[in-house]
Amino acid sequence: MEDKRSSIIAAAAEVIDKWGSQFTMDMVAQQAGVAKGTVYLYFASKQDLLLSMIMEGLQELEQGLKDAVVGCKDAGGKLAAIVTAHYQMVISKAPLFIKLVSQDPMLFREARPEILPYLKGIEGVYADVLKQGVQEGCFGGINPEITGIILLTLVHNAAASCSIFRPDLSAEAVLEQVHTLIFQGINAAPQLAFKNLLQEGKTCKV
Amino acid sequence: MEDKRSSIIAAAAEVIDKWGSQFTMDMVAQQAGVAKGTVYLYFASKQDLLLSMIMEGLQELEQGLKDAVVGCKDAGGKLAAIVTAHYQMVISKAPLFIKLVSQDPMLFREARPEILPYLKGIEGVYADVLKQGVQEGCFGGINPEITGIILLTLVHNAAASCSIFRPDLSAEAVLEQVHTLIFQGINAAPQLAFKNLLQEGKTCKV
Amino acid sequence: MEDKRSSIIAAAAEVIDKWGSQFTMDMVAQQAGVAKGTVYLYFASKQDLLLSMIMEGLQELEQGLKDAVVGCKDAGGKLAAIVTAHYQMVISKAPLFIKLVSQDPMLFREARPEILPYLKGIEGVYADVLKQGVQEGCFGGINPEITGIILLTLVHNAAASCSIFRPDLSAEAVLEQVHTLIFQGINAAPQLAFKNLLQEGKTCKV
Amino acid sequence: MEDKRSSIIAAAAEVIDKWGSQFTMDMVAQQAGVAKGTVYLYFASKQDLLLSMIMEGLQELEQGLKDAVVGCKDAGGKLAAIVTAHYQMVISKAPLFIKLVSQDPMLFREARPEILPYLKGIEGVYADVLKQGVQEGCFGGINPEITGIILLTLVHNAAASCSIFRPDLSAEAVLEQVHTLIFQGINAAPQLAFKNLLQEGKTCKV
DNA sequence: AATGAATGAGTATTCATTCAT
DNA sequence: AATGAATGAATACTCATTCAT
Repeated sequence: MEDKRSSIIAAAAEVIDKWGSQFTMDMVAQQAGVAKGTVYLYFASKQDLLLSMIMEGLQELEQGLKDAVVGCKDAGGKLAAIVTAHYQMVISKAPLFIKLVSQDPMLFREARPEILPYLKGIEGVYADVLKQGVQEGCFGGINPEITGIILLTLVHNAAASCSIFRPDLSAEAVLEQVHTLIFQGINAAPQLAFKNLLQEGKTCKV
Repeated sequence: MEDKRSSIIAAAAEVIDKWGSQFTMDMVAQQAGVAKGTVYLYFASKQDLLLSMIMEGLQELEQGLKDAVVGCKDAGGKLAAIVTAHYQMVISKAPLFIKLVSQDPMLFREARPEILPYLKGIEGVYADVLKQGVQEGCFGGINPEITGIILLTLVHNAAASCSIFRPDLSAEAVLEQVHTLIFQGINAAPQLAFKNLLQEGKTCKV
Repeated sequence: MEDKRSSIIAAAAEVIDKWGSQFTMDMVAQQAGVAKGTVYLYFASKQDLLLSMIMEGLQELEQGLKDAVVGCKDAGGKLAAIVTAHYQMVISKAPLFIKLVSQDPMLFREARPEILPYLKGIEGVYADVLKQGVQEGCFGGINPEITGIILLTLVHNAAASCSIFRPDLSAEAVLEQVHTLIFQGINAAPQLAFKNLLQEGKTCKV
Repeated sequence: MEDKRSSIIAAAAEVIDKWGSQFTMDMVAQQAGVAKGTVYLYFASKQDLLLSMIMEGLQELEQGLKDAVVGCKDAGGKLAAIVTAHYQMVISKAPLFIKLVSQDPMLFREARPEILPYLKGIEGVYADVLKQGVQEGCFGGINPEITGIILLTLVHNAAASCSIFRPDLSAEAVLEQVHTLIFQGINAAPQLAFKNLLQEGKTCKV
């Protein structure tokens, strides 16, 4: 049944959450409540299991980002929604997502061909919104594709790093700063002035 | 001699570059051209070797960032210099620096106490510049400490991820986008307009 | 199966017989005709294997001593039976029993808590017979508990030492002397005189 | 100098006392305050060091036993003196003496040829006294040679075992029981009766 | 004579994977 | 489909011994 396959993946996620990359197939089997041999009926190898998890995780993430933009019209709103959703998904699934990007590099080097489409899919979500923003004129000075990757990386690692290394920082505070950085950069002050100026409907004489 | 210790670390860096976290002490010894036992004369264990490398790498990185700001007066110039230096150091030492942040999380969880001071040191370099910028009024809307960590993470992972996952992207193009994002955020266009406006010496009526 | 566990213990006994404490787990596995990993299915570690052997050996020994006294009524007969049985069991299982007492002392120092009950059990067999003898008046001048330990040690080591260091001495001759020493001490002559005197039914005026 | 050789042996004794058979040549060198290589100037190998210690220890023991009988005339007094001296020497040097007899059997099996003369020497001390006693008529019913070995073993292991396994028993109480056993055997009561009878100067009618 | 850095054979233990049932 | 006993290659670490200085 597909049920068993899913329950093994769920068990693996829990085990990885607890043991990191030190997890063993025994742990997975025990957590899933099946025999070791059974795991091998559904996954050809440990690496296959890991790859399956990564791919499912990335798919889920992509879907989550796509769901987040539903109902948003303007590019800015979409990007904000994506960033927030992405950040929260990483926070809630930190251990797994850390694996996704920072798992043993050898795995990625060898597995890239299989994983790449999924990564591209997520990059695409970011890139599409950025392109829309550029076309709409509200984003500028950026290369949508490259900045998409950077944002993806930024959000992902800000969430992961902070949740691991800085448990003292509140997730909300970090997220807020991420938004500020993304939307206004470091030079927020003059820009805010400019924004206020625009909001007040006053013209800007040249 | 300290020479041998250094050569073992260098050998380890090469081996890690090639094999990731799957490296063995035998590989290190062979690469260093010494016997296995010799490695253990200089490092108490594999973990000790790894920690030593991480700490030396972080120290070197901190020094590199501090060197980069020498001669820069204003906070903006300093930050640009730090970002560029950091990015390039990561690019040139990617495999090692990936270990620094994405090595087996268990190592970090257990070893954090020893590594934390070094991480704090680097975070401090970023935070100091951001604080200066906020005081000088050229940076705004940010929490220097948190944004320092975010920037550190951003630069670090943008460099690492791109060099690993997207060898097709030029390092320079990515760096440029990183700078743009950091200094102007995503909404570069209006800001650029504002900048141009300022540069042209024209006043901005309210 | 319990069969395999037993066969591993049997193999270990043979290997220890041949190699002493220098035995390796590889040797045990090879002797048992199983893979190295299989040994670890039944014993958690080398020390666990050793402890298991010791405890099983002591249990077997205790049972052997208890079996030996069945059918004996008087304390003297019981003690003689115990001594003989003990002596022969040690002779036939010398290598293992040497481990029991003369194995790496560190093992005993650390493991004592687990082994102690088994040693106490054997000491108890001796002590019980001695107590009975004292009550019956046929033994005297002794502390049953301490002398029990001494006899245990005496028989054990006389058997072990002689079988190792003096293969030239016949086991029977040594056993005979052990009996003589235990029952009559060194001053056998006068006592024998006394005994003869009693046997001849002649009274001993006071 | 012979001084250094002695100091290395002394250091080894301390290290063995502390670490048992787990001791390493490094420990010995460090304890002796010399370089590892220096140890190998005086002893060809670890086994050689161990053998030298054993042989010196046995020589010292033999000398101690011989010293103990000085001034004793009758065989009974001599034996009592030997037993007491032997017992005390083992107690005070337990760890080393345990090595002497219960060290890794492989060592003894291989080294027996070299050690045997020293063991024979000690056995001889016991045997000589027993022979004297038999000739003088105060000891009887025994084979001096075999019983010599048994007594040697008895005293040695009673002391060693009790000091290791039964720290709760006082050394004096154990020694007393050893004496009782040796001189009167287990049937102390009738013998005592006989003794009393003799002491009272009363004749024993046949 | 003395040193101690270097060696490398040796060993306990782990764990992904297989396969007979 | 499911099991779990068995496998054995792989690996970190130790330590007696050597030898250039």
